[in-house]
Amino acid sequence: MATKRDIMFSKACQYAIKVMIFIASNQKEGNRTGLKEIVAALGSPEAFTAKVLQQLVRGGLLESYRGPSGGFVLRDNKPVLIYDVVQVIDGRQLMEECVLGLPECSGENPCPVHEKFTGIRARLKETLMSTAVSDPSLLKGSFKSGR
Amino acid sequence: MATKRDIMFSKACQYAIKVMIFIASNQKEGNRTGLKEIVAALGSPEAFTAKVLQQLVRGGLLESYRGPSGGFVLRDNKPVLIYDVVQVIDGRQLMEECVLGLPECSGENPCPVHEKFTGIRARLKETLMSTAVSDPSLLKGSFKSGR
DNA sequence: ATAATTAAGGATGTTTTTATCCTTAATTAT
DNA sequence: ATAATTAAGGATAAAAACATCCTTAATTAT
Repeated sequence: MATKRDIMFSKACQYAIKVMIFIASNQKEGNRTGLKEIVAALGSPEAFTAKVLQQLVRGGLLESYRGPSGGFVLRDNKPVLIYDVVQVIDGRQLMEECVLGLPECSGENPCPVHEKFTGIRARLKETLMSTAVSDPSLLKGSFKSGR
Repeated sequence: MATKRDIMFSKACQYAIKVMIFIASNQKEGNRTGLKEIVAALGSPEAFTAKVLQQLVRGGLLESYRGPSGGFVLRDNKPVLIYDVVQVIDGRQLMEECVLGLPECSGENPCPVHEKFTGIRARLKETLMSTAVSDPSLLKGSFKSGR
């Protein structure tokens, strides 16, 4: 009956990736990006996006500042990878855990499809880890979902 | 805060894949596999597994028979691929749709990460389409999640 | 015919995810 | 100091996914 689900990332994580790329693209000499700007650019629900931003701040990927001219900036010590964003919002399951959800699944004690997916998992991890949210190659696309 | 979610397939789909592999492995000269057997082998919730089986039957991947000695068998006209199972239970999103959830995303009008994921998507599709649930190589693993 | 077995299917409940609302805290400008 | 602005955060609601319960329909065996 084909439920609705089945997507690589949770919706929160999709927003998070877009948010991070937008902030990165908007960030020239320490410029802060506000929630309003973000939701306008993304077309995402404001309150929910705010929660996602909170998680990103708590996760150490963003710094936040309140008050007029407040907003968000990327952490400045090291680049934020897409991998980091996924980990903070969705955790390690997609990257690390058994696709059939078996706790005991591992190389020594594999589930039936374990071998089939090892390549994909590695490739996925590789891709997520090789791309920073501030990667200039990400700037060409658009994330506004509106018409 | 790392929610719980983030997995490639829905839980229903995970059950479905296991179910199909189990039925395939249990199927010698048209032998039928019953719900009871299935949930015993998988350690999956009975009523929910029954619903998943219903979907697989409606989706044309299984045939079902009622009454004593009833049960389920794989369709016999053509092999069932993991790809088919995922499509029937979870739909086409994982395989076909934008990882950021953008309806307009496409090669001509890409989202920021479109390029980064094309390789993985292709690889995933390839893998799912190249493996039948009756593939003998799947028999070595176990799916019983119990201790 | 009757009883036993097994899948189908409707109704309902629970949990998780997604989303909104409203108040508080911090910061800046006047 | 006061007002304005912006993020933080608690409470709540809505939707989707996951799960159970119970009755019905079909089939087989006695």
